[in-house]
Amino acid sequence: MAAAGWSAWQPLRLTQDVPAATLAEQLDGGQAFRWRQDEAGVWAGIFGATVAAVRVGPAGLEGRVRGSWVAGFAALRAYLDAEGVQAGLADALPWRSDTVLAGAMQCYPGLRILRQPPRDALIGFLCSSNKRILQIREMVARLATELGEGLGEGQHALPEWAALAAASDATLQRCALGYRAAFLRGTAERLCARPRWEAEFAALSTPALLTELRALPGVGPKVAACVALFGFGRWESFPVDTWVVQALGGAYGLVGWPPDRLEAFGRIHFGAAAGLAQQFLFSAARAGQLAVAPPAMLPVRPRSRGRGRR
DNA sequence: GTCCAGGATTCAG
DNA sequence: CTGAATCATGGA
Repeated sequence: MAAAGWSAWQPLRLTQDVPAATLAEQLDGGQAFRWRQDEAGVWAGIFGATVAAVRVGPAGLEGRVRGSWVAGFAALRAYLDAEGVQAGLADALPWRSDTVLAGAMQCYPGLRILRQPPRDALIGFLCSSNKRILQIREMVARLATELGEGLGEGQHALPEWAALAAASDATLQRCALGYRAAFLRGTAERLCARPRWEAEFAALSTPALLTELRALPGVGPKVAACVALFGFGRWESFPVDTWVVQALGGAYGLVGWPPDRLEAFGRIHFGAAAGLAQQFLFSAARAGQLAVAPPAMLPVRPRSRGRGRR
């Protein structure tokens, strides 16, 4: 065990800096589940095998990491999209013509999708079904403690698939997963038999990636979309959860639309960065800050379309 | 005690 | 094919 300490605080030098409230929403708003803020306002978290801390300094965001400084710092900057890949995507969203989206984007300016390791995202969202963010965080924390590789100082990575597949019922029960324990173990068994899964999945087109993810136990449309977005950087992926249903229903008048149709609406209306738009809407809705459109045009519940071919 | 949660799966009709 | 019941757990 390399019991390396913390590196010194360093400016993260984001091309576009992030207000404190946006940083909090980004780290602890339901994208990742492994960040906590201490009394001094410092965020501490783990992604992959990187133990990191982030704070808002006088001259912008600062970070420090534990262990290898060079690798850890580069990983942290990539995780936070320090190079600003998403800035152009955000600007290309249709906020100029969509006042609801524009309002949501003003709610958390500069909000970005975290670039999470695929396994982190998959484990997190396998735990997410029918659970609140606070409880997902607790499940994920226990999974790391019980089954994750030690990273020093009592910190743990999320478990490898092999560790998860081999875990006893009693161990999984201690993680308070409920019926999701079978999902995690089932997916772990599939993927530990497929060591190159990350590279193989990353090489797929987004529709093929979603199909492949949905073939895993416990992965339905919404979880697949989250893993594609947060774990594989597929910005066009548009997860439809209860909050997005509320947001699109209330602010866009799409009341009663089934999730798969809302997903199609999001993809078409928001375009190549639909997932980023989704995150703005999700966060604004959760904050109770989403503008509600006037009920001028009452929604028409769409009829299911016929088969693609006749 | 009741209700609900960043849903998925299974089962009826 | 669509819609409803069921799933395990904890917090409000």
